[in-house]
Amino acid sequence: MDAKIIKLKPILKKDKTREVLLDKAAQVFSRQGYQSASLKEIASAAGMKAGSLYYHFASKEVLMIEVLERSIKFISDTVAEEIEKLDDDYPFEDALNAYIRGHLTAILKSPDYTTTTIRNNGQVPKSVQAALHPKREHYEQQWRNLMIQGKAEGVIRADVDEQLLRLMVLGCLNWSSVWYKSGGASIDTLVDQYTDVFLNGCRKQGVK
Amino acid sequence: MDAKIIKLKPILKKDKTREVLLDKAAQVFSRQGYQSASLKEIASAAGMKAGSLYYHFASKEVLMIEVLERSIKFISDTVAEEIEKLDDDYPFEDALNAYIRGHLTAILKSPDYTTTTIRNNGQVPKSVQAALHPKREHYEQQWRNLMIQGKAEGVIRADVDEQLLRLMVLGCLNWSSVWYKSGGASIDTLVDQYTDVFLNGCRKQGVK
DNA sequence: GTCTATATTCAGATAGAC
DNA sequence: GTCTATCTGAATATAGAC
Repeated sequence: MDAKIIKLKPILKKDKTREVLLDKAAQVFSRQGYQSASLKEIASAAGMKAGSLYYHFASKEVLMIEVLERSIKFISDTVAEEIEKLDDDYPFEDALNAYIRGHLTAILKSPDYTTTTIRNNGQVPKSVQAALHPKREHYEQQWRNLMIQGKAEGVIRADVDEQLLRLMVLGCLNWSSVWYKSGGASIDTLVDQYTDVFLNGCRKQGVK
Repeated sequence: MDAKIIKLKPILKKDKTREVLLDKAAQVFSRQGYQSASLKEIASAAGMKAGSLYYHFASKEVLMIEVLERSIKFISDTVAEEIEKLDDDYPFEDALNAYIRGHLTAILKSPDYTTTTIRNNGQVPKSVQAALHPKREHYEQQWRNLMIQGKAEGVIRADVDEQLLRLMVLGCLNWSSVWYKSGGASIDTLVDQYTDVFLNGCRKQGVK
């Protein structure tokens, strides 16, 4: 009978080994890409043999799907946190800054998971892409709504296509993960310049 | 003796089979990534068996290097063409537009070669990356010079970092290859909005 | 110049011992 | 839960016939 009380903990701790495997998988997938990453290397990084990995995950594809799901959730959650910091009735400019800050912070501070998402866009099996599509779509829809808000408030110029604008911003943000090295410019610096240039342009007022 | 005269043509035609192989390799590499692409599939697309490919290329790495070299040269040449269309003493704004037009046209109109470069950035063997580094660096330097011109002319605001600005523009352009589908917005539309937003921002004048 | 055949290596995945 | 051992398939690359 005593045993039952002691056994409560594992429920809270969840599956520790699984967590480690997922973290290591994200690391290897992000650096080498899906195909080049070998299960042997992932298992080894987690301190086990390749065969043992199958006790926790049914296949390489399933492992990748779970890594990518966590990645998207992490980015989405980080953006949500930034939005929550705003006052109610925030204007488009503040929302744009919060979206840029959230997305970029997630990408640059936890690159293992997020780089996996960004780099392996079109190079994973179709089954993996299909499994991820709903969550990707849901996050993308939040960005679409942001741009619609900008149009509705009359902040975005009439001759600027808001969907193209969204793709510009996301491209600029995602590409940062390609060149960014920690130790260079701070994330805050990037966030502020990105917001500033997208809102106001790089051109000095009064020139031309 | 007559034979010699007839044999002049092959010199002009170059190595036709090699060209076909390179084109097919670019196609397969761009769609599947370096690791997933098999020489069997590339050879098959060129109408031959995998083993025969080795008569033309020493290894998969060598084949990839040549595809990537052509890719960079193509982008660089397309930008140069756009610059040549300008009058002498062109202002920064026109140069920026020409760079954007050249880079984007190359990427979106000939996606086989160029997507290979963009997608396989960090996921090719280090020997391949090293072989390509000088040409990549040279092209990047042209963009650096463009931004320096913008600063020197006083067009780019003092509080905008010109290197960050370069990375913003290139990120936005390169990411286009991820989502662009022919049949949607025209390349000209993209070029004009990109130039406009980077110079002037998306915000309506007089708002706030 | 392309073929067939094959050497070699390594990947994902499974089975059963412990 | 992790191990060892192994199956199976596929990939790069080579050798030699044609």
